[in-house]
Amino acid sequence: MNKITIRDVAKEAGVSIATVSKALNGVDVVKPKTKEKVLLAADRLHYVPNLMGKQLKGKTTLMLGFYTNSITGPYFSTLVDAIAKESEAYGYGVNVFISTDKKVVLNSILGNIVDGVIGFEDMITASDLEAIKREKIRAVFIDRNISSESIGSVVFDSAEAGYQATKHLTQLGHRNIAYIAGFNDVYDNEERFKGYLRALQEAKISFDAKLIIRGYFEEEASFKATVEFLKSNPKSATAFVAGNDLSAIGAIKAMRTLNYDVPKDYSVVGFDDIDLLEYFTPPLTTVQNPIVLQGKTAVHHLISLINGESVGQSIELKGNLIVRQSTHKLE
Amino acid sequence: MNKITIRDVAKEAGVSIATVSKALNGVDVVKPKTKEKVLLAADRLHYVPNLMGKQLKGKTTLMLGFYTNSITGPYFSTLVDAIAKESEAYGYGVNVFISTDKKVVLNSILGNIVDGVIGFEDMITASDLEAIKREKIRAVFIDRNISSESIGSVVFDSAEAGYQATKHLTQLGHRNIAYIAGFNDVYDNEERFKGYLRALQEAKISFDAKLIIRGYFEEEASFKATVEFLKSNPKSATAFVAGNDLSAIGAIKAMRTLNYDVPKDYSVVGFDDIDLLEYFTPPLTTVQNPIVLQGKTAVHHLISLINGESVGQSIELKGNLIVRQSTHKLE
DNA sequence: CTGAAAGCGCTTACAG
DNA sequence: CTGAAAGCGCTTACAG
Repeated sequence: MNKITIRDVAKEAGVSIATVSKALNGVDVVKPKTKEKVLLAADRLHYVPNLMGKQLKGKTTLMLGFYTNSITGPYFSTLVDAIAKESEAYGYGVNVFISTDKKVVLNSILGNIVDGVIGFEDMITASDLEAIKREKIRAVFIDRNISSESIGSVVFDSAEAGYQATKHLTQLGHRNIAYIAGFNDVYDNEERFKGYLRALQEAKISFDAKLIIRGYFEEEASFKATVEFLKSNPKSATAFVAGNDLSAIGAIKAMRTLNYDVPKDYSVVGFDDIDLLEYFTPPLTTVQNPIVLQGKTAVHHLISLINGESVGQSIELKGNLIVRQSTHKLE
Repeated sequence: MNKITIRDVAKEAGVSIATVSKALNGVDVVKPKTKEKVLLAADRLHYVPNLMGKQLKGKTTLMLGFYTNSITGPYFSTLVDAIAKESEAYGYGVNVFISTDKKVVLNSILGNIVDGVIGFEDMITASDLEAIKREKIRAVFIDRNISSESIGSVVFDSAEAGYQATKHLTQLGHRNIAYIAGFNDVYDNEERFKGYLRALQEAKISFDAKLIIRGYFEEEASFKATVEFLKSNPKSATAFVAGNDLSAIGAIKAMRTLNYDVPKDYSVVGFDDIDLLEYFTPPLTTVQNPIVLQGKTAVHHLISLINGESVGQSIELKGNLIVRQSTHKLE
């Protein structure tokens, strides 16, 4: 590899390595002539500083880390995009770490490779969080509600969203409303379900566990589960609250497969308002998840944490019910 | 920050830092009892090794870097996903660097932060490539055709794809075929265009520069450009080769806006076969870009480069024409 | 089996 | 304005 180091540049320019370092980093004490000499030498040698050496001195890296293990799903690229653009605006680059090896992830989070961390669908456990706190790593989580001195979060108010979606259906006269659930223990799923229950209660509808369908936040799984559900009890529900848009799409495809019409036979509402809805028929009624705003807010909060301008807090973003054509008044 | 270092662990365990290092890294000379003592101490202190220090010694990082500036577009997440999964299978994590600051990118490419690099829609220039070669960085590019000792590439054979798409149209009897171009200087665009020209020539159709539409690989731009094109000369083309699926979608939307039918009035063919086509009507005829295979092959080639098992080569993947319903025999 | 020492590539007080 | 030296956290010959 025989990499060119600062030492080679020093020799080439006929100065000390200290001077090279200063010249290269714009420490403003170097005589302009010397500086030029160094710059020229560095150029001639195609010198590129070694990040490892540089950062070992504990300097900031101007990099934000985004940790995740799930990059599929339609959020990922929108979210990363929002985070990258916002970071850039603040002069930070983004480093996305994808690994299902927790050791690797933790090591780089704690290994001073980035100035701050955004976590999303990662596998950080409570004890990992302790370590993060202890090391005073600045971190903002997007999928869990948490806050401490150095840790914040930006979450979608999913309970409110679930409430809005369900209330929309009860207001349309529906009383038998199924819930297509995501994963247990996932914050968004549980909160949306809570909202669903609250809206039911408010409309004096008693909860019926038979109306829970397991869709796991996926189109395919929701499709299958819905087919099964409709076959065994086609009349038990007139409306469906799907855990997310993907589930809603799967459910609607299932209904069509069985020759039902949406919204005439069944009303369906989703969550998120993902991009590809633009291409889906019927236009889906959904609660918009301000994912871009979420990413931007996370970056914003993280940078203020890094700069010591604030302590960690939990920020909740409200969703927006968008009524389109997949929901219909019950006749 | 007062991070726990190897020194603290050494003190806690009552041994030297050398012993700690060995115990922690499984260098098999340490007495089991000592090792346990160290491990316990490390645990008690919640010690996490500092990656910077570690990697400064020139060890491998078991991380692959994926560099890009464009994360929008429907390829990104599919590609990243494929790369991440394949890397994982080989025991590597993936580090996605998103930055439009070339300095940042080059520094991390050359800064020994990863064992190898995959480049895609980055802004690496020829002179940067020289630096990469000089430093013997292992790199595989996905969007350009290049190879050297330490550098390889995996490209979609876009010329062939362009040829196939266009030939499909000439075989359907079309003679006035427009090309909705992407960006100049972009490999895929230029190659597809070459293929387009070749198919034209083969069918003894002379090229007409007026049939070039600027769509910039984007739906929105293609929509606008197509509207304009159709308004000014609705009869000059009966078929369209779009630079990619997004362009094809934009063009078809434009045609519908002007009350034309696809494929009755115009045939349109795209490239890539992106996921969201599943939700688009009419089903688009397109040349499938084996993006997942491309990502996997890139990882595969990169790792063999890293292991010194092969030298850089240029691998070309063929596309697959998928005839669906957006193309039609000219009546 | 263990540890003192050198060194990875850099930065930064400090002295001159 | 410049440079010698210490040190960032680690690993690894080498000696004991």
